[in-house]
Amino acid sequence: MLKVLIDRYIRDGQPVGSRTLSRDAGLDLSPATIRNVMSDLEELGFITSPHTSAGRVPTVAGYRFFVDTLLNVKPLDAKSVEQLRSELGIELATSELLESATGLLSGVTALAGVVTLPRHEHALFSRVEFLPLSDNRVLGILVTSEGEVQNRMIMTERACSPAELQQASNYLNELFAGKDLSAVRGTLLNEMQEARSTMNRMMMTAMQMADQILEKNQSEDYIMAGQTNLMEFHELCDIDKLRNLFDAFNKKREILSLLDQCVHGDGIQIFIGEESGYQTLDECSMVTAPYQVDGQIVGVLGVIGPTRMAYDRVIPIVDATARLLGAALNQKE
Amino acid sequence: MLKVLIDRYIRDGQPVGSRTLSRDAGLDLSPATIRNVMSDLEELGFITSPHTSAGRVPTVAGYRFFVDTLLNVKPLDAKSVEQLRSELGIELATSELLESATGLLSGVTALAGVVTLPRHEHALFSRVEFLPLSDNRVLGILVTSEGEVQNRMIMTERACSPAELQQASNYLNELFAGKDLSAVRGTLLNEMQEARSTMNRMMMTAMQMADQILEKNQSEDYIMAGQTNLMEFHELCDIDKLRNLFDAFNKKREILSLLDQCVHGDGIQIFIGEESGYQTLDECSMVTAPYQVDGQIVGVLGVIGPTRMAYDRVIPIVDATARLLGAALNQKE
DNA sequence: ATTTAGCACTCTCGAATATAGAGTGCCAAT
DNA sequence: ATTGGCACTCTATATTCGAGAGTGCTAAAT
Repeated sequence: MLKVLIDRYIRDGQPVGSRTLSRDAGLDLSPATIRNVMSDLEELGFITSPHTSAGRVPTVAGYRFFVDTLLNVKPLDAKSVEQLRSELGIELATSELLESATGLLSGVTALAGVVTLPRHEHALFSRVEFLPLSDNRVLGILVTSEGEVQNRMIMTERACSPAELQQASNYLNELFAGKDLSAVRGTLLNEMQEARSTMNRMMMTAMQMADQILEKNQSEDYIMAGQTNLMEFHELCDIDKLRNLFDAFNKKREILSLLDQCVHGDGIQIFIGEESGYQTLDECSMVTAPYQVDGQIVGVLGVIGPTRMAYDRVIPIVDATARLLGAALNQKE
Repeated sequence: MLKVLIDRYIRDGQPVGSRTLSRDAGLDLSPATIRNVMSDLEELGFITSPHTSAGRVPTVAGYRFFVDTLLNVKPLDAKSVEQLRSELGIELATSELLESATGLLSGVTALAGVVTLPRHEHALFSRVEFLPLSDNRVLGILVTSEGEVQNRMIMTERACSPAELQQASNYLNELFAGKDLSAVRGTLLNEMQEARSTMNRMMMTAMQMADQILEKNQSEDYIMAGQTNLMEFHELCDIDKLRNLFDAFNKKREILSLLDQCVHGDGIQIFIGEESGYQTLDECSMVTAPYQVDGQIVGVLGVIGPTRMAYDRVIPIVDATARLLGAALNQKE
């Protein structure tokens, strides 16, 4: 049986032969029989032998078939979920929560954990405030309807009185409150061209900040933990591979595009080996699950490990963590 | 001469023998003479041979003597400094600036770059603002004299009117403006016990935020880049060592304590191999320089690499980067 | 007195060779 | 359909061996 072989290979990373399989597996079959079956499986493309006299190793197709049809994933039992929940730390602030979730994923699975920052799709302009700091330094603060805050130091060409600042923020707040941030940006740009107001420096900055929030929402980012766990696996122990992998983690682009694909497909998503399409991840698999706030998918989390990871154990963990993180974020709303 | 030997070893990481040295070095000496000198150097503890018939390799003491007395470090020429300056990107905001400096260090030296976050020693309470978001959600914003901003969502047990919020912030601002943050915390704590005011929830939160800023200032942190560069060096290519090293980078504690030592000694500071006192860094050296804002040391930056790094090249780079970063941060003030 | 050439010796590294063991495929028997 | 047997293949590991690099020492040379 393919399942037994893959189970075995996942357990100890060695090519597995007919002998071992007949001895240790529950099946009561002689090595010869198993050899026959294995040669069938090889013809189907589910396993290969690295060389003529070593056991067989699952191919990507083999893994795929394995996870798609052979694997029966039981959801995590209540006790484990509770354990996870307590380790996550519901009371934490958003950013710490994400850190904690990442660490949790990597800690529990002994793989690399990854969590994208949640994105707020429909951020509206809520208000802007200007606080005087010193003579010609003003602190600009922009708040969105999501409670996201962006602040920026503004150098003004001349000292502004608190009243002036108040006037400026009143003006902008009245004009833009409740509008979509992207609309704000457009309007502001027009406004600037039509009438050069006295407050232009500040309006300019407000626009820049709106711009930056928009950008921050669009450009996704992720945090990661436990990369070093991957060094334990001898199939990745080649320095070159490892370096490429870690570089990819730092560059983020490729990983992000994969995570992005995961946000669109719903539910658990699994990339096995070359399926990712990125060469650096050829020998890695990725198991991801989107997490939701307010019934809306706002991000993805998951783990990255070698293709021979213990899918049956990892999948429920990723799934549960996604739910828990979503729930925890919901409470913040 | 020790200098030539170390230069040579730094260049290509191979134990260097008398033959090579007499041929390639500028000295006009026969291998035999060099052998004599080398055996003297070995007795002095500056070099050792890994085994009887391999060349000699510098010891920690050797490196130490080398950098302390043999090395003449020329400050970077103006052109290179200018190049660095432009790559740093003066116009960036503080956090991006730090990122950029880290990346720059690692990029230019092909080692791992590290920069501690600047600490503001004397942060004073500047003002606090409460912005209503929805019914019983309030956004609290705390600003320090350094322009540092901290914001926090506050859930109130009942809806607060804008006027109430205004009143609360006015009260706190009047009470605390210009005071030291730690004093604010103390006073607030007292206040809370003496009279349970209507605004206590908000004051409590303001206190928490002050607390958090204080904590953030005390607990240092650093950012790092180019860790993967270290994988190029075969003396570190052992997976176990590499894993320990990367784990240490993630844990941060040990590295932080080293960086902390660097902030106290003034000027360039160099730890060679075991000098650090941490086993994971046995085969690494660290070259650091503090950076200043307003004439005051606020942080440290540097690089981490193998003991056989090109000190003569790295030291001026670290030095220059520290100055440039300081200068760039100064402009923000 | 310092430098040099010569020489015997040591030790590692790499290639080449041998050997054990795991696994296969196929055939004939059950 | 399953199984035992058997010859065959191929890798991984150990072993051997020689080349080369480097050393230390001694005696000669400057």
